[in-house]
Amino acid sequence: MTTIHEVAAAAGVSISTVSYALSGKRPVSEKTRRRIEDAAQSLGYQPDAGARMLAGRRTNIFALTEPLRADTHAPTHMAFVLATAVAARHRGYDILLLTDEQTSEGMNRVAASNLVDAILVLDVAPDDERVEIARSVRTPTIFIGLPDDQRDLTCVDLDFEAAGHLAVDRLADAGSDRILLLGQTEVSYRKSNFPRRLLRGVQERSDARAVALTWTSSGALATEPAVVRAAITAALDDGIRAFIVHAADDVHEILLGILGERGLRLGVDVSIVSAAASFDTAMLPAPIDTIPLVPQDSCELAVEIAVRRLEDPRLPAQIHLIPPIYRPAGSIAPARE
Amino acid sequence: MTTIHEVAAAAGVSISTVSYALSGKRPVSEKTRRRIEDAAQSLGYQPDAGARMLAGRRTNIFALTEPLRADTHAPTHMAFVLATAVAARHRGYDILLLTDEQTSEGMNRVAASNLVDAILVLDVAPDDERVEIARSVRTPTIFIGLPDDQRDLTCVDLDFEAAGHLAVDRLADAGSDRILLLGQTEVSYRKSNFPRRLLRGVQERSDARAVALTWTSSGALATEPAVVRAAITAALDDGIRAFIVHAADDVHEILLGILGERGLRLGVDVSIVSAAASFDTAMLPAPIDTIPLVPQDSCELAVEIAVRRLEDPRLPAQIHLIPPIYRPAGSIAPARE
DNA sequence: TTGAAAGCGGTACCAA
DNA sequence: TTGGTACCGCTTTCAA
Repeated sequence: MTTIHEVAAAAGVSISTVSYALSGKRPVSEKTRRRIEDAAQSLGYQPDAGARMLAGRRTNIFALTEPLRADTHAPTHMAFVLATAVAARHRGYDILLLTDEQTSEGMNRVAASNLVDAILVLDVAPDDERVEIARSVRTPTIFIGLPDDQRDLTCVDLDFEAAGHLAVDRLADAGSDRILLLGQTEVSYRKSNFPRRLLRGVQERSDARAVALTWTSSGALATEPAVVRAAITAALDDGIRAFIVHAADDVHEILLGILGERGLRLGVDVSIVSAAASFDTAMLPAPIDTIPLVPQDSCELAVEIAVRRLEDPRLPAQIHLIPPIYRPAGSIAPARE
Repeated sequence: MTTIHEVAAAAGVSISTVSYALSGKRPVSEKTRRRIEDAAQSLGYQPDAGARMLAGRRTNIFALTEPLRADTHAPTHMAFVLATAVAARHRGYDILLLTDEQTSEGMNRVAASNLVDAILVLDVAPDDERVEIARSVRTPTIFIGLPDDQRDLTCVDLDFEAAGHLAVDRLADAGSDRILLLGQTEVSYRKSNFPRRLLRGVQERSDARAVALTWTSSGALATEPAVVRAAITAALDDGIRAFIVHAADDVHEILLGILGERGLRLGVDVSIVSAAASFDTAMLPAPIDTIPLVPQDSCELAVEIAVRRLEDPRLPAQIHLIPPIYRPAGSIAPARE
């Protein structure tokens, strides 16, 4: 194992100079810096993590807590974990996984032992137990998602209500005055906040614009094709021609399938907006206007905020809502006449 | 932050006694041990991770490398990550995530900086680049899966070939002499080893027992229902009544659906064995004999081996194949006459 | 059974 | 621009 001493010896300088040259925390003459870097390079020097933590009071590790709940959608969840890991590495941080069972015990443990510089919280529940812990530990904690009680918390999330407004606006602008919202599974409305937030946004704006809104979930625990088909069929029979979909990809496929069966043309006879989709809607059999939920955006912002708070611990807690964007794909039927 | 000094002061002993009392590495009188434990408890003492790493040359962290590849099945992958994390925590270890892009750079980095005690490798490819790195770093590395070149490597995996043998044996024992193997996606046969290993096991035993084997993949990149339906239909039309399924849950559903359409009774007219299924086959619409691939088993064994190697670094590298088990559910049609 | 003290490998302050 | 050195908080050897 190469230590800083060996690098110093090889470069003919003191260990403090090596430390400063590599960290850049003190100006070092161009010449010696090169010598040091060369020595470090050729010796394959990598600072000892433990020593660095101890002396520097920095671990360069973030904890990521992820309680895999009943309603956790594996692919979406993985996208968030991956996006967080990538964003963290970009800033020089590694991710320590705190799964399940011990998310709360784990948060306390890593905080008390100074194992991590910050904690990122995924898969936030309305009454999340991690809220209390976040308040009690000294380690900066960032929620990716919103719990009910946000007092003194730092949170990052897509502005789901604004997404709801946006979806209704586009449809209403194109003349729709009756909309079916195909929502998430029932369990997710109980165990998470974001489905409700989108629903609320859609409801608010529907009321404001005098749009008649029908709403249905896509199943109890998972997508139930029969339930979804029934809702869509009833809506179509009822003359509804505008849909907001806030659900998994399979729900989109069912909807497109039924339209096909009935010979209804997307963007001509029928309008669809996919709201807060975390999967790639380009994979669907037909192009659909989308208000995407981009894991990278939330996770990068969360990491950035964590880094900022480490640089300036006096930064106040704050809720960061990411404004939704609208990605048109021609699935809105233009207003008639 | 409470340090070991404060605990020592509170208990009226030296810090070394505190250290020994809490680690149990030296006998400490019952009385003082209690005093120390009480003090530690009431002060909420948690040893500093950095200090511990530095002094103890142990980090109590395992790295988990997971290059999310094209053929990665999210739910299965998550099950492995979760199982690893749980098993590691049981032994007192945390998991540091090394995702994608930097799996190789990351392995070198965490090894050189002594950030982790061992490295666990997930999602192993036939020509995995991590094999070379595992050989070059001092950090013990355990593969969960088998690469082509296993020289000097420690690997853990289900014995897929034995699983193939087992599946054929059961069907052949019940009188089947013609079998259709519904396999994984094509890409997985190129990017992973386990599908081929199961296939080989099935082929070997089919040859040995004079069973006529037909084999088909379930699609190019993902399950393609049309492809699967066609293969099943052709087989049934051809009189084949025995199936080994080594594929995702949806393939099972398609097969059961077609049997239903044709009025073929499972376990009476037709036999099915699900081989190396990593999902819960009890979720399927009908009970099916299963040779399960249990992530917990592989991951727990991997963690255990890692721990053993840390305790005794002289243990030789070794391939550990987990023998398959057969879980009957009545989906094998008994031999006629 | 217990304590004193020498590291572990860095960081960062104080001098020069 | 550089060097010397006092920690950081714990583990473990050596002594008592």
